[in-house]
Amino acid sequence: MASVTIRDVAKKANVGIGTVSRVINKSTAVSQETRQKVLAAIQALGYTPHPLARRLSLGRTLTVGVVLPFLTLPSYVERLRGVQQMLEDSEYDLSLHSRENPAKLNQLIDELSLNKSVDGAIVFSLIPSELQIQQFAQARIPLILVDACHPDVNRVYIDDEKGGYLATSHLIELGHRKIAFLSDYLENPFKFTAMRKRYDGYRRALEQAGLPFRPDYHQEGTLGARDSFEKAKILLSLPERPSAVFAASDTHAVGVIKAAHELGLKVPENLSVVGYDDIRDAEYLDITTIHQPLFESGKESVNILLASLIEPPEAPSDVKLPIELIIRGTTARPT
Amino acid sequence: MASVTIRDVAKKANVGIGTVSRVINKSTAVSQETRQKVLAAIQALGYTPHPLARRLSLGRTLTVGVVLPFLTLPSYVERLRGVQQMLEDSEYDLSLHSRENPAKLNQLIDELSLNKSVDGAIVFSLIPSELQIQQFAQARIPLILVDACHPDVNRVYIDDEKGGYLATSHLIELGHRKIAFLSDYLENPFKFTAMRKRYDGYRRALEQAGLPFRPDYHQEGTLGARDSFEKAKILLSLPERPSAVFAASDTHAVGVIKAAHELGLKVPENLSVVGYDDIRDAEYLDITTIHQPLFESGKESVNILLASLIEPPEAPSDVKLPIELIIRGTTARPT
DNA sequence: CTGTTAGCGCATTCAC
DNA sequence: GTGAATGCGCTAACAG
Repeated sequence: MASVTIRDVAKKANVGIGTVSRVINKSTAVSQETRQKVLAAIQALGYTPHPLARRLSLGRTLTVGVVLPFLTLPSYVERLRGVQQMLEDSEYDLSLHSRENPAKLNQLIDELSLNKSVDGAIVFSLIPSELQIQQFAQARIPLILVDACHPDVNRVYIDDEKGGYLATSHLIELGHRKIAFLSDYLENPFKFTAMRKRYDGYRRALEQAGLPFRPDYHQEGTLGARDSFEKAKILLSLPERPSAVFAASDTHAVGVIKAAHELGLKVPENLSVVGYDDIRDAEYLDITTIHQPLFESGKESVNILLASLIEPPEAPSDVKLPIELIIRGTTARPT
Repeated sequence: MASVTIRDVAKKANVGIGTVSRVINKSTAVSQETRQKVLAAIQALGYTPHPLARRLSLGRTLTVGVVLPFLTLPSYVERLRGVQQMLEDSEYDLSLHSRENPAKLNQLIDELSLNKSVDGAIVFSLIPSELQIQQFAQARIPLILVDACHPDVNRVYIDDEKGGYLATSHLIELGHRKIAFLSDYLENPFKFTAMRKRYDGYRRALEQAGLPFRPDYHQEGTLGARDSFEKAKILLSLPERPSAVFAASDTHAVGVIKAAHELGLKVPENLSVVGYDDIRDAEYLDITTIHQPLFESGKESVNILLASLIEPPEAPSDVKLPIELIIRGTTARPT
């Protein structure tokens, strides 16, 4: 009923509460004898330190906040998994913060930097405002950006421009000349930048190969297979139909493949498709794609965070994770 | 630098800290005049109440814990989305707890019921032990089971046996006689029960139609499309090949469809497939399936939780959500 | 080594 | 209405 506190333990063990605290935090030396007494009392009473009291006293929340736009994207979930797993053996809790609305999301980040509710924050795909970055710094709350970059902030990311270039080049090397690009909206309310960079890589590869950029070969659609499907159908119904599509995410790629089937096109015989991200489904659906270490990016962000918590670093971490073209079954020479 | 506390605000506004607290919690009456003074001081100092101190004093953690086995299953993520969205406008934080290992997961639930770290807990697909259920009750921590049932605990669930029956009956009504069943392991370390019930429904439908149950028509594989793919190939390579497969989850169904393609079978012309869950991909991939309100189940669990927090209910909530057969493009009459 | 005391920052009685 | 005092449960600094 009445929660058992450290005082109860102290009384039962005939020691002061300080000693009990010492035993719990296995910090300073306590004689073997009294330690046993205390341990026995704790056992007998089924005592558990009250986390809030402990944290308030410590001046640490022992909580890591993860901020992400939405859970509907497999890549975010995979990153979250990485974060979760890395936090598993630490003393930190994971508090999840997500808002599917850009304004609310922004407000969320603000609160996280102002309310002293987390010891550190990991943000996916978003670049906080300069002010927010200052607020985190001022509050001494380590901030890690995943899949986003800012010179003053710890970051774990990949070279998206290069990824776009790799994907497109692969198609060019196979002999494709008519290469379409399907992406999320380059300009978007969340201000994601990855799509823009992949687009830049696409353009660069085309240019380098002396291929013209055709605006009608570029379609934008919301993330998610549904819209991709519709947009892909537009691309594949063009008078001069592309022989290959670079889809800026695997989810988009699924849409393209579906559209191809719908239009009676065989992949990769009649249409080559390259995706991006290498989410779990990509391997399974045998999609040629740009692999990016999603799970690892989550883990790495936690590593940086925990290290920063122990000792504030001089300069922000800059971890560029490797990407790799994974050739699977959705790309082939044009026929 | 030095965190601004309630005391600073009080000093600046020339009032006592009690008054500041009253203004913050808009509880007791405060004169319009002093309220303005306090508000101004708060504004000027950029004061934010320290969450931990507030919670310790209130005796409430203002945190809801969600426990789930893994994030690799789309249906869990969708449920989590529902929880998150419902919590968004509340004063509660969401702490995420997941362990992909049964033993660790069990330990997690134990801690949650013992450590006073959450005001309420939502558990996905698992039935805590009797002892754990008692611990939650004793700690007065409302517990909500989603996709799992226990007579003494709040629960949000669906009738899985009926779902299995509906799916199988649909195939029978189309004229199928050779109906295979692909599911997760009926006996599993997490002790999930949904699969077993869907299996029971499958058996009942067969029996009712006078169709024999054939053990070789039942394959079990881990969740996830990969393994489903392999197991589906076994089913589809049987001498007497089934004309239809009831897949106990949409993820399994995707595996079956993939296997069918691999073996040169057209869906639904040569093979009908019914899935289960109606995850986002199912609509998109046009899979006939049993719809279950995943997102809503998450929302509903929060509703029950918040209500229990305001007023402990006499009896546990029992919310059975409706399921529905959604006929899409993967089922047809056998040819 | 160990008991005691003083906060951590806030909510909430109490008197005024 | 409002201020001061008490306590939430714990850690840490301080004496002994």
